[in-house]
Amino acid sequence: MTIDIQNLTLEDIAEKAGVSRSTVSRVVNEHPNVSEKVRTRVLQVIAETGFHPNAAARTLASQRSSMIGFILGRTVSSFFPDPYFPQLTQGIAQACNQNRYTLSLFLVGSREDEAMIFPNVSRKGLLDGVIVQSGHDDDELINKLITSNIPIVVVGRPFEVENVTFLDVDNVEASRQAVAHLIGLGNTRIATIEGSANTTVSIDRRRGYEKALAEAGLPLDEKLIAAGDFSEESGYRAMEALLPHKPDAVFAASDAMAFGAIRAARHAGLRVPEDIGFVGFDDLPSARRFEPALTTVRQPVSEMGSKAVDTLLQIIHEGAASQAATIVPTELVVRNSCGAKAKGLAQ
Amino acid sequence: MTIDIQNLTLEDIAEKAGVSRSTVSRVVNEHPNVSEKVRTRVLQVIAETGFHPNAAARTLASQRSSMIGFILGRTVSSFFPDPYFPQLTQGIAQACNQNRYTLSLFLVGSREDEAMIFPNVSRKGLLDGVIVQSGHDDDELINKLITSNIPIVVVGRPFEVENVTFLDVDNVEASRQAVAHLIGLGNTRIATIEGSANTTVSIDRRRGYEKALAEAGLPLDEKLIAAGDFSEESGYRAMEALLPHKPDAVFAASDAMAFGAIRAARHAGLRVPEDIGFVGFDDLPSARRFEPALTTVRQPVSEMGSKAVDTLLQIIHEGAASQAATIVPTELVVRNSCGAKAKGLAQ
DNA sequence: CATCAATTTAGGAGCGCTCCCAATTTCAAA
DNA sequence: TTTGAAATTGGGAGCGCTCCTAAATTGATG
Repeated sequence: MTIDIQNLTLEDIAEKAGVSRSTVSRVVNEHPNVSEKVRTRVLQVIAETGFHPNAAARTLASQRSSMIGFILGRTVSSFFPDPYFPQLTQGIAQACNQNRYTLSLFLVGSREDEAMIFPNVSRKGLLDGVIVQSGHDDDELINKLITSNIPIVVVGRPFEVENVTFLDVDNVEASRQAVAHLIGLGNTRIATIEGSANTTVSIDRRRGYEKALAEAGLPLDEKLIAAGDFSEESGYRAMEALLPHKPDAVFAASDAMAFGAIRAARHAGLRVPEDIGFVGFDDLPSARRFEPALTTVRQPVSEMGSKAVDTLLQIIHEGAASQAATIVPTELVVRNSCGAKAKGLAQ
Repeated sequence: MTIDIQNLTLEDIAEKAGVSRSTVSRVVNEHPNVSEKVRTRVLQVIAETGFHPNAAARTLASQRSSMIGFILGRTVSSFFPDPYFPQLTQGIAQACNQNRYTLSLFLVGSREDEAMIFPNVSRKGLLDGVIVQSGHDDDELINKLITSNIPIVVVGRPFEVENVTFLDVDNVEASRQAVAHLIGLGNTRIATIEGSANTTVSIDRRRGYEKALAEAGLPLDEKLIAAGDFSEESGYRAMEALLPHKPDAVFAASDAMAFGAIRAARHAGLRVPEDIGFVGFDDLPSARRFEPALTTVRQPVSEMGSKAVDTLLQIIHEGAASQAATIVPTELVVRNSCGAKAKGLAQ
């Protein structure tokens, strides 16, 4: 049964059903005020012919495309395979399906891409709105998008927060909890390995670290803070720098860095978690099967994606979101690497 | 400098530049036969106003949208976070950028999604063509798509190969090589853990396994073949089933299953790779840092993505692809889990 | 059975572009 | 200068839909 998608038009269907173009349009768009008799006759013809209205014509006439874009700026696109992004994308895609919206994906690879993509994204007739992953300072496209007046929702706390609706994980609180957990385990010399500079994520996670120390009355020792860039390699190097200062626990701003750091600690002859405890951030799939299983922070990534879509649709349909910022909570997943289980302190 | 994206039209630009709509259209579309003087004047006005032609109007008038879709069917969408898919998506997205095409992503979650998405995908005025990830039998959407006559390229060998252009990794040869490698290491009782049934990937990898055994004159022992579903958990269980039959090496059809299988082998007191060697498939990021580092098959996933786009554009522009099937080669990455390094036999 | 309001249906205008063809301009050769 | 081919430019028609308004139909009411 090959339904040949020939170029049927509303008018064709109208003729076959013995009604007018407008009536078919009303049926297709589920408008009220169509008599039951006519509606069923038209639906019948539509089913028989396999008709689907032309998307471009509909968009042109109605000035709505029922499409939204998901944009990953130049500074993050290359990390797309990092599980965070596909998970977020999946959440967004699912929500789009549910709302009968079509999703366009823009991975901005290079500066040239940026120039080419911007018109596509901002011009009329393609997208009703966009979701942007942000959190890095040097992201021109995102800033241009924000100043153009297309409906927009930013995922991740943007650098310039002026009247932009955004959605973010509670990085400060998540990190505070993680570090407080390490403190609760009796550690006093807690180090941290930071993510890439110039990202709000890193800034916020650092703030959470400091907050936890302050709450516990522990001193902030700059020597126990090492710079990384979220990668495993950088975690290894950061740990090497940290080791001389003898931390008894480490909070890494990403699981990948935690993996690297643990490797470095072991290389130096330390046992994990007996001699030194670790907490990561992300809850990568491999965190569970790592030896020792990594204690880490889990983010509701996919939920964030669908929430981003809901918020964007609100802006599209109602002109504004009900709240300017949504901060979603995280969950500390206690496994073995922090030492809680070894000490019989797991909840 | 807020460029307000008001609804400028060709006509507006034409008026400002003192020319006709047609001339502006020619300039925008880089048609020849526009005098240099007029062209620069028009470009000037366009730059000043920040004009971008309306996508929907252009699509409607030209019957081309410059958009393609990437569709993950119901049977694979849930695996989107598996690094294979984001990597493929990235390759596709990059190629789209280069060719000035816009990418739409369809993750078909449920059967209801399928019904809702199909019209969007197949109807005119939205997509010029689609790339579909296939390889599973029960995938209605994909079959419907193939019978509708939208330009299509399938990634992964489809079940029904009748006049469909597809692109696939050489699973048979990759597996043959992997198993031959284990044979070359002196193993004679080589087991395999298969992926999900009803996928061409599994079928092909099994065939490669059998081929390698046959070439080496080794018997095919059904007891050394265990069923899995690509997941780590299934790898663990499959290995438990395999252990009583004392394999000296295992070829797992995915890295995740290899991880699970190694865990099971160790649980039974075996040393890896001294007592038993393992080869996986996929080269996940964690394969490198696994203990022991996993020998596995690397696929040029991102390249496949861009090749899929090239092929699709060929079909769109020239009516057909230059070849019906493209089979891309893989690479065996020898690390420690197979025992080659231990035996001093690494390449 | 007439009247009028409410419901349903039809058709025109217009969304902003492309594409075609005709009109205009340019310019070389006679 | 005249002529005509080539290059450039302009404007109409039309892509397939939505939305608005007006016409036709329905049906309740006096």
